[in-house]
Amino acid sequence: MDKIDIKEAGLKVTQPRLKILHILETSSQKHFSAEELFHILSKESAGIGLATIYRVLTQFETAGLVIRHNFEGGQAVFELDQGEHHDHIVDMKTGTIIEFHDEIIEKRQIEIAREHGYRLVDHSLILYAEPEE
Amino acid sequence: MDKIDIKEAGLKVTQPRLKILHILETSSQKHFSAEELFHILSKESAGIGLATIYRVLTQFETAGLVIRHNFEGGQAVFELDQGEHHDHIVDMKTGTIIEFHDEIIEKRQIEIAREHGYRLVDHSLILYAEPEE
DNA sequence: CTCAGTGCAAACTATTTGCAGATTT
DNA sequence: AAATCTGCAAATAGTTTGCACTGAG
Repeated sequence: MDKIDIKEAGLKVTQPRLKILHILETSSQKHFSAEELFHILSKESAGIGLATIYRVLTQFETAGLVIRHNFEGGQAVFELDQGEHHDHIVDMKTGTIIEFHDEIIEKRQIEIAREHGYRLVDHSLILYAEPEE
Repeated sequence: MDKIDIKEAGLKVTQPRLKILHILETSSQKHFSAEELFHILSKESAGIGLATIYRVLTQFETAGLVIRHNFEGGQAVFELDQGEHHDHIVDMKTGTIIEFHDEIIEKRQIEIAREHGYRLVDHSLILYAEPEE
């Protein structure tokens, strides 16, 4: 439940936080920029400012509720952290984002880091692709 | 030779372009932000403005001379495009950038895109890692 | 001599921050 | 009531652009 997540993050359960989390949880779309959330909430006349959205998303990110991605195109994109890690395919025609998870690549990354004397902490893999024919 | 590359890109051979390309070609460091180049050139009293550096790098990118990366940390980073594609490990302690190329991952990416009905056009893979113990 | 290129300052985009008033606990 | 939170406007960081002047061909 939304409220519990927010409380566990050590944050007060406020309208802006509930509404933002609700959108992230219930939309068919899973990836949102701060501005997209702002527009959605503006339509609802929620009276929530863009600065608040950025603040809340950053707090959610710190709390591990949300993941921030830096795809091409300037704006950061946020999605709910639902535990299972995945990477992304960006459809260059439509902008659609597809998630995938591949064990072969995951394992290989760890090995590569190790081969260079490192311990893999995090990674970012984005495939930019076009629909076939 | 620098001049030839610049001409082939359909650009005039100017001091700023020569100097920027020269740094990219001859430095041991391979990845530079626009600001880093600006500081290097400022020390040489080259009188080259930051705006010019951005313009030149963007032109070089369009011409395929240079690749732009968006690592974490706001600033874009540029490196000479020397043909052989590679990905990067970012040392989170020092900021050092290590290049690697892995056929297993390269092939797998193409397969994954295809499995989802796409043709892979480009990708971005960055490993964030810490030195072992 | 012509047109592309440049420096500078101003504009822009994405994001962050200061502060006074509004909300949560 | 105390502390956190929010909206708004102003500040910032990175990058781009307009314009009059400079320099390459």
